[in-house]
Amino acid sequence: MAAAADLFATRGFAGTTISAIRKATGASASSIYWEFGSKSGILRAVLEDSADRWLDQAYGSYRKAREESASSGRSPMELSFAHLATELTERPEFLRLLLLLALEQREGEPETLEAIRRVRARVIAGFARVFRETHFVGDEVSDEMLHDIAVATVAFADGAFVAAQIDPGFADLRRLFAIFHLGLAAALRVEGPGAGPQLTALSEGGTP
Amino acid sequence: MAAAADLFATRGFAGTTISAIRKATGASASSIYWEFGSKSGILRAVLEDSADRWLDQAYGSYRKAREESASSGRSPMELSFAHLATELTERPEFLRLLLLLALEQREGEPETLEAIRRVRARVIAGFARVFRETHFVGDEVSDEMLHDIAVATVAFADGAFVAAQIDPGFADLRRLFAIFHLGLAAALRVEGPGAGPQLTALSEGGTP
DNA sequence: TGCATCGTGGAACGATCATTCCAGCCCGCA
DNA sequence: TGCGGGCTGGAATGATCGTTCCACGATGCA
Repeated sequence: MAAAADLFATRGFAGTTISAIRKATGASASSIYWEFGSKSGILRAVLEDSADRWLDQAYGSYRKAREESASSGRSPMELSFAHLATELTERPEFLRLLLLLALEQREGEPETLEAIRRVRARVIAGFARVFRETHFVGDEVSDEMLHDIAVATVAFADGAFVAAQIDPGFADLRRLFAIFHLGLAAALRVEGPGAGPQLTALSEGGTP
Repeated sequence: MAAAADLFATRGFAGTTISAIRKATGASASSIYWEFGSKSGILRAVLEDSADRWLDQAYGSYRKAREESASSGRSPMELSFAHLATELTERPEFLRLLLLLALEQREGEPETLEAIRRVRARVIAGFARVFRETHFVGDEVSDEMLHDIAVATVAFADGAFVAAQIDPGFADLRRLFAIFHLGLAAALRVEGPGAGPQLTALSEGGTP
């Protein structure tokens, strides 16, 4: 099943053939059809399974970031972003699958897109909650504004991920996330007291 | 040819069949093969053609934004982002094509990815130049930092675009770009004099 | 008008596609 | 030992894939 996910994530739905899945898994065609019913059925199962797994994993690494934050003194959001970047770099299959399927629209099959929207909504809601929990955004920010910030964050994450997929040497996810974190933090602090972090500090310091 | 671009942009390379192109264009198979030689040849031609067209168009709308800026008093970058958002909303085919092809990797065909990298590099360089020209970033920002900001901007643009493609009603490109513009401007101003724009102002004001 | 040249329509190619069929396996229950 | 249902291997299905072939219309030049 992981093999099928890999194939869908790299070649797309149309580009993934049953015989390729057969070769990758060793299973025969009849077994595959007995289990999933159709090619779309395989995709449905793969999507559902890996979405749950990924969301769990992402939430787990956020909790780990909170713990590390307490002992290291660095902000929880900074660490969360760093963890997310690492996770996406090391296991890009899921987001790759999501984005590829989102762009590749087959006619008369809106349910895949619907599933993707659901996953996406959960991620956005998760970001919004985390932003509040860590006090990364203050109480003066409205829920609508928070939602917009979360949407923008997910958008940036997707775009940075795509950039890293296109040219891994050119775009480093950890660095891009660090830039975004600093920018967002600075934007949020402009209205509050205290000086924001220096954006130029990135030019000298390494990537966390 | 525009029809072929549309097909590739919505169904991907593997999902686009010659007979679909035939139906969309009215041309017969032999004509297509006489002109382009192969299916990959069609893609190559489409990519080259639409990239040039798109980059010209994008630069044209930037110049228009500069002119409008002089008469309206709003900042050139703000207007440029707004124009870009409008452009991408109304004619999403090209970026769709680019992102879809970037994620859908066929085995033994790295040249498509190479072409995409080239387009991407030109866009990034364009952003960097525009940032300087409009004095959106000051002279105190190093070239390396400017480059990183441009990469991050393109990443955000891509991600926001994908979000709008997934759910047009949920993510409005103009609004997302406005948020990013404010955030980036705020981050850049933190180290300079003067108060940055209020991020919360977005909650009340409409989308330009 | 005669002729070469460029481009097309339509049929045909083998390969591969998703899917099905069926004879047989394994294995718990009697 | 006999048996029935869950599962598999392998061959076969018609459809469709990308691509080729060739005979024929158009078209510009003499």
